[in-house]
Amino acid sequence: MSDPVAGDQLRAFVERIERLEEEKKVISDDIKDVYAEAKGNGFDVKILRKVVSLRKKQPHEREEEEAILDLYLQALGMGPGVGM
Amino acid sequence: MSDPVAGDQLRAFVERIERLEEEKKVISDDIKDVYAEAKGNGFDVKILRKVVSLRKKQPHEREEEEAILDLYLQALGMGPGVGM
Amino acid sequence: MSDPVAGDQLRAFVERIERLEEEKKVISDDIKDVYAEAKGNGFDVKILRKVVSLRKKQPHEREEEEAILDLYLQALGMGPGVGM
Amino acid sequence: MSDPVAGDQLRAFVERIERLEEEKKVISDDIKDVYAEAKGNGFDVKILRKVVSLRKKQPHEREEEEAILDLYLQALGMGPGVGM
DNA sequence: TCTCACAACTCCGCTC
DNA sequence: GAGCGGAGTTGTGAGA
Repeated sequence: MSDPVAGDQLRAFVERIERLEEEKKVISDDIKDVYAEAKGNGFDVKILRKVVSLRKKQPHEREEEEAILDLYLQALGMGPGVGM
Repeated sequence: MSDPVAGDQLRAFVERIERLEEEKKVISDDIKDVYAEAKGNGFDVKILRKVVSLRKKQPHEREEEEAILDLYLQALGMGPGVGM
Repeated sequence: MSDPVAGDQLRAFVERIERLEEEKKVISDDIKDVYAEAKGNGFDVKILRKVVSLRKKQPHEREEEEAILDLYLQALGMGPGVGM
Repeated sequence: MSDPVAGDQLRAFVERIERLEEEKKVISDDIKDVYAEAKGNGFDVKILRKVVSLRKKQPHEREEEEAILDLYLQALGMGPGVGM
């Protein structure tokens, strides 16, 4: 009422966002399909996800997390080399 | 034994997933851009997010209410679609 | 260097958490028992779960609607609590 | 209307469940508090969670997962020993 | 730093 | 009896 233009603008922004979110959902579904297909070909989906996630992380970052974990495990008397 | 894990197939799946995740990230960034643009036009991003989220949830809530109604009808031995 | 990780403290935290998680598991099992008992009394567990879940969500939805209303009022320069 | 007793019974079950879920929520909040306290004492919460989760799993189970992961990584030409 | 929404993992019931 | 699918729960990452 105070400014009809603002309403139109607002609607436009909302619609642009909703359109993009739909596209994003399509991609997400595609990814799920690929995992399902991999499973159908005998791959372990859980491990596959871990592989993808490992490839994303920087090596030093992962090493640092593992180092802290080892410190904690040692402090608890559970030896290192347990893996993460 | 010659090939405990089908490397080529695995690689293909991983690459398809990574490709899709890149596309997904592009869309996510686009969404961020739209929010930024809206902010530049004087809109409150927090409100905008709330509006989008609410519009997403409302149809879902509606469906849930219908689902519970159907369940009640079933529980009473009146199948769904019986009408009133 | 003598103690890179405070082992006693760490162990104490871990044990407190594990103790609490055990308690939590007991409660979860109790809930399962109640559902089983209800089933034994002829109730449909799926419906029952739906009822419980719906009763949980409704107050939350209500709060969310109020929140968005307040946000709109703020956006229009009318603080919350102004009334109508 | 068809059977008022069923309604009373249903209400009783729902209330018992809701009561238990409240207790469960209290415990969950307690666990969160412990993690927060640990954080205040300089511990890394993310790693701490991993420690607790590791203690829950059986060793052989973890070893098996790691073995599969290594197979996949080798198939992709990423050496083992990366950790999990 | 803290909150909050998204995504992954686990467990349960269901069906073949 | 086992795999499949869905729901609930937990963990992670992004935003304020």
